[in-house]
Amino acid sequence: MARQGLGYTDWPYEVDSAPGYSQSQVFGHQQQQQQQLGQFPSAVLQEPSAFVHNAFVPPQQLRFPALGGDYRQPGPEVSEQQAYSGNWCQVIVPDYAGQVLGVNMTPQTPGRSPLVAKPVEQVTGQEMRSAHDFDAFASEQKIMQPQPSPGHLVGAPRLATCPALPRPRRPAAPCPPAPPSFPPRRRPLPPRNAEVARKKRRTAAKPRGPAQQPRRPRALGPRALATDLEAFAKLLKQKRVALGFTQADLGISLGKLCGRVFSQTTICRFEALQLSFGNMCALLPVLKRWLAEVEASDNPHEKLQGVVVNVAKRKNRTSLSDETRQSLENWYSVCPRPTAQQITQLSTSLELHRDVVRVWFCNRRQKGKRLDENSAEEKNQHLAFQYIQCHPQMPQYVEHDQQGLHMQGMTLPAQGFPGSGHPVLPAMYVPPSQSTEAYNQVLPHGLHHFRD
DNA sequence: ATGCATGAGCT
DNA sequence: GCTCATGCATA
Repeated sequence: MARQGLGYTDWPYEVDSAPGYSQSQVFGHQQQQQQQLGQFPSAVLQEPSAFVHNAFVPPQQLRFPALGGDYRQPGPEVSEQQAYSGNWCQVIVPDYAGQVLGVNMTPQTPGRSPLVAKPVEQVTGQEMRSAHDFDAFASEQKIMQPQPSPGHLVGAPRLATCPALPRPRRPAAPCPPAPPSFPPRRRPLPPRNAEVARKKRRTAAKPRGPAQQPRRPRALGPRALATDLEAFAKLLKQKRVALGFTQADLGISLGKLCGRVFSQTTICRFEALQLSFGNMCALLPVLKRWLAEVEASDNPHEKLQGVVVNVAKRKNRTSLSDETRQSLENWYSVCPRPTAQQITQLSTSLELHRDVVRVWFCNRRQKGKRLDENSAEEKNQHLAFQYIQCHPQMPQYVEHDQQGLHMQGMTLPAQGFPGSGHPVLPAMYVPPSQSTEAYNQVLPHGLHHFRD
């Protein structure tokens, strides 16, 4: 199955072998039986830290083909002002349901930005704009869609109080196009069937004379878009501060201007480029409009009236100890996608509620994709290492055939902001003749006794 | 600024 | 049960 619509199956990355240990040195017979049962090997369950942190793959033994593109090196540099005044990214804004979020009404700067809270019943229709308004705004702004909207551009409304419009369905296509800044990592997949091929030909054959095509603003190329996002995020922060808005203020005043309130968290993550690329693109026109309006306004703070809605009581936030967190991190390094049974085991072992562990792994994976944790090279090494570690444990990741063991395809980054140097995460391939040795070279000395 | 949590849409 | 967008609560 192609997660995130990415059907990578045979990325030819290699891990060189080094003489050393056998696979069974890592996990003995008992451990292997446990793996087959979907459990963590008991030796590892006790403490994966040594296993994780002592092992390494020498850099020279990892060979990756050159990455498809370096987002850090877009074409001509665009100054912030140029970027802001120029053609801002023409990206379709996905369905925003116009819900009014429960907002934190505590201004971050006390004594400023008085916020007027209203019970939700008093929110007027105008204040609580619908997704249609938002669409109207998008078209009013001549925001165009540079390409079919990928599934991840879908906004995720999250509030119970206001009825949400259904989120648009994700594209039915098996492999929706990657967001513009993701470089082609491999040749395009062949069409699924003849019909798809015919459709493609028809599309390609369609005459595209200038007379038939209405003039539209030129969509920015992927790299320019990434550059623009970076520049705008930076500029937004500067202007926001200069205008005396906190991130929370901005998020609230967006409700007035654009029909949708956003939290301080989201604004913060936008400014820090910590959202996914698609998410950044979706928010960009909204924030652009906000900035334009606020700058043009005589009294920008008058837009700060917010609304308050009843927010469902949340579960109390679990605060994990450093020790527990480290332990989970260790586990994550060994196995980022534990099975249900493994989660149960782990929750028992750590004396946590099962859902806490499950959500922790979800969030950790999300974070891993979102953040620029390492340089691309380090990341690749890390992944190589992870795979090698996971390989004997996680049979769902590998496929057996006459050739040997193959990587089925690690989760590829559907998130992450390429302009911030997010590396391409390749699925890795370990040649059958080297797969065993590949394990061996990363086996920490402390685990040698696990050999059968 | 960020960790944990929620919920829609999806497989 | 996952991803993804998002936000409350807190460090």
